[in-house]
Amino acid sequence: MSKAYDPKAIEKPIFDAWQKGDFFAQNPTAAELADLHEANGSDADDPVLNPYVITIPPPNVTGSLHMGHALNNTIQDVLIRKNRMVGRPTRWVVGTDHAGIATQNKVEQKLAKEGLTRFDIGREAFIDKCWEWRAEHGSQIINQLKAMGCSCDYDREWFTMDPSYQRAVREVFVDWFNQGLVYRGTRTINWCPRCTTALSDIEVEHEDRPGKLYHIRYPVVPEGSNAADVALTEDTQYIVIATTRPETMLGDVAVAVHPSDSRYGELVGRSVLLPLMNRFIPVIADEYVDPDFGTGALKITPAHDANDFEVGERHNLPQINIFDKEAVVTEEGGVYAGLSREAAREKVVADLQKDGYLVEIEEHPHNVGVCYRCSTAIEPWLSEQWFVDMKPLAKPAIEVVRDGQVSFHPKRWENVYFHWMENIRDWCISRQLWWGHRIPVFYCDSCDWVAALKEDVTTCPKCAAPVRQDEDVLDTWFSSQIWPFAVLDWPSSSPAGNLGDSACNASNEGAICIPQSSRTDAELQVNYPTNALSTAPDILFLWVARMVMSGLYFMKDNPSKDAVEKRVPFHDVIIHPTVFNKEGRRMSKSLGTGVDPLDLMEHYGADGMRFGLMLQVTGVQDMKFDEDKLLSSRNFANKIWNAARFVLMNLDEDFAAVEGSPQSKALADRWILSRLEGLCERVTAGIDNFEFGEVSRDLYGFFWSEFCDWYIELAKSRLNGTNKEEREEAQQTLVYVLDNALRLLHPVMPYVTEEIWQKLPISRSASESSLIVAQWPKAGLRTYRDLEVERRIEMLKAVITALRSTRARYGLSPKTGLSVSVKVGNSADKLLLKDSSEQIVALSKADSFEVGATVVKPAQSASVVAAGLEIYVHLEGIVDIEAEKARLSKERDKVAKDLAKFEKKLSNEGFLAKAAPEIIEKDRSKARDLREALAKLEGQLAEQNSA
RNA sequence: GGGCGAUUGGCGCAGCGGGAGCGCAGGGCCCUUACAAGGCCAAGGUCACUGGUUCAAAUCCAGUAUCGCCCACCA
Repeated sequence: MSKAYDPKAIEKPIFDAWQKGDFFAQNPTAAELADLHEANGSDADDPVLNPYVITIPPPNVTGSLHMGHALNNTIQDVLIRKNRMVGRPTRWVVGTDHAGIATQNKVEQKLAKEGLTRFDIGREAFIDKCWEWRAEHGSQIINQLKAMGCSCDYDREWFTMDPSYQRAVREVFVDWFNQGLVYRGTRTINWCPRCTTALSDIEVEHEDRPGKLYHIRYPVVPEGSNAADVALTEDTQYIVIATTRPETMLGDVAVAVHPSDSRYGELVGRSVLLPLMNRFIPVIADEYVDPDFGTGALKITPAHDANDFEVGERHNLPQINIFDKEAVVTEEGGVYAGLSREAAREKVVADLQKDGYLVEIEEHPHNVGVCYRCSTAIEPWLSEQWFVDMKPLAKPAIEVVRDGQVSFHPKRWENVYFHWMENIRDWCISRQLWWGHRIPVFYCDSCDWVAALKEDVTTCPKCAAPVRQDEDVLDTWFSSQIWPFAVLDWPSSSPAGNLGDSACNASNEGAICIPQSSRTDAELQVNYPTNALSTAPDILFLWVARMVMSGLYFMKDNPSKDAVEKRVPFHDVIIHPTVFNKEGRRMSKSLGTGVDPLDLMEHYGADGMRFGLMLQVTGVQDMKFDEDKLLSSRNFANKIWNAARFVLMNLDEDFAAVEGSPQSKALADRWILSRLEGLCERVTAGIDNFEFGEVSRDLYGFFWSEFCDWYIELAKSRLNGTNKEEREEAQQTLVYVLDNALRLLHPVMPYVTEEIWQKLPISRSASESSLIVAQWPKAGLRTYRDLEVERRIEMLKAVITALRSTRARYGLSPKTGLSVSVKVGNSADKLLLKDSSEQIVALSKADSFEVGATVVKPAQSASVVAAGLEIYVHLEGIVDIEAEKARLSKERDKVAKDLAKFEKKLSNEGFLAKAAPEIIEKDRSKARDLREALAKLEGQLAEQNSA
């Protein structure tokens, strides 16, 4: 073994070996499990009968690994690896998302370099280009997951545009269409004029941007006058409205005031002149208007504001759409036609000013909706779109979380979920893109036939005329919402599914067609519901909530999922913290504030990055990423490496590990085994409870501070000794503890642990050929936990530390020998110290060590009171008596102060009456120890003074 | 406008009802035959503030301040 751990040298070969060993595949397979379940039932304690399944949040096919992925996938891999070792058949389904807008943008950018737009090459050719793009770039992020060591089932990689996935999406749409849950409507929706597509409400992000509030006066039309006659005079009455978007006035159809607003009461029902457009529009009264904002009068533009749209509906107002799909003013905008919305604003304002309609402009920062893909300001735009009626779907999805069928970790996210679900609004699912799942609705223009179909048709079944398919595609999130069951072969595996397998042939040539014959209905039966879903908080609504809704809906007809707890897509939702940089700013490629996980792995190794990230996963919602943690983690990997190197170097030629666990009588051995036992319990429970930070810290502390700093050091004297039996005991314990520590560390640090474990001289069964599939240590089955042993080692440590600090205090080089006398108060302690004198001498570099009940403090000595002992270090001619006196008296004061605190507490009647007995006992014992220590210190001070 | 977090040693963070911990940085001593990506020793905090609950509060409750996220139709 090399002197330092070199991740680069081992990561790739290890990963290849895992793949070659087929360890990432579910074992037994879903089909075999289905048989086993039939034979044995599925609820037995046997881990083999309890599969553990995670479906990866599919990264965008355009994506490359960022810190969120690194964090999220480490979490999932930890869960998968731990459960695989427990013996459960694990399956981590992997794949990518076709990412409609993102991919389309990429391909359009590529075309643009050739001077082309998608319209130049046409829909079909464009989609071909998208597939090409995917073939070229789509595996990047998967390869990055491999570099991280993620143990996904790579043999069955999914893509949300796979032919079988397309069939699943179509099944969903057709079902909801036929149930009336999907419907078409004309509404003012969120429109991105750059992507030229509709977006759902939650795809719009809000940014505070500087803006202006324009106050404009609309002349009130005198009763009985004609449009053309309205002249602005000094007597003209006005209504002043306030708007942040003056250009939209071109599409105004009314001015609204609050019904009870006395300022305008008499004007309701009258008309005002819409300046610039010279149109009469009514003054209406509507509760929506806030009389306290601005002037209390609101212009109504139904085609360009979602709220105005609703007001317009209530009052039967016309809807004037003044923008085209790129937000350029149309003919409806009169002389402004052809201007962009920005240019139109400038000209409108200038004209208003010129004509005297502009009252004032005030600064008014406000919230602007922007496209979550390209940050272009959203244009509320009247158009015909497809929607999903969400309320009926949301209701059961709320209940399963209330009932605990689905739990969130941390739990507080459940409230966020409830709040959104209870106020859910219909979901706009149509997108005016080409790359995506095309809406399977067919129209006959000859008759009125319209239908959503699972199979394409070319002629109308009613009148035989040619039909046309809807031009739009579905929101990418519409397809990702079915991920947990679509990747388990639904609907083809479901009794309810009856789709043919023609999709493979019908699909585009670029599509990767996975042979359906390798799949059976076992997947859905055995692996659904999945166990955990780990994800970032920002897609709680976009994705997580919708998976719960669609899962509950589409599993309802599946006979093997009769109970509601079998219909949920997963039982545990882990919402991991958002990764921010050290300054607390969002990591962003474009802002240059991001950190690239690949660089991190380069510097710290995959294990270093993984462990460093896990250390930082606590209950917080924002994680300020700390690269120092990765440095410590890399060093930790190196520490593990070198500890292993030490163990291997110190084994006798004929060493053979004992079967099972070592039965050493040596105190240090019993101590480390006891500590290991406790660690095992905590790590097992910690991973099961998703406490990754705590688990990692615990592993670190055990391995470094206990195993390396103390146990190995304590074992050295035996290892170097001539007593074969003692040497053997120490070696057995070292190997055993290292073996089990590696098992416990493996989920977080898979590479270094696997590499070392392969080198351990332990006997392995055929099923334990690699650490990745080795048995997880079982806590509680052994009897190692021994608190008395732990207490004794603490005493030993106290003695050694006391000697070391004395040495440091007097600047004594390790080469200077020390003569040490220890005064003990009881025979048990005496025995312990005598037995351990070899270790004490070794670890403190003392060269003579005397222990007894009647030891007298030598005149020229430094003394320490610790662990109930008085430790004297002979320092003839070196010790500075005055300094020792000062130190002892400082120490005495400190102990006295501590003691006073405890005595006060113990004399408090309330405490004695109400505190738990074990607490009182603990405090009494502490007070006793402090009292003894104080007495000793005072005795020494008295001696010092008399000397 | 609502909701949710955070505030602990120089920095980054744990702990979340019983005597304040970790990593990094800084200090001293050590190239001790596993590891200098290391070892040993020491130093450093009235746990944001104000009240309250409790025998006992960093930890629970209320409020205040600062920072940050999310949701929301105030033009």
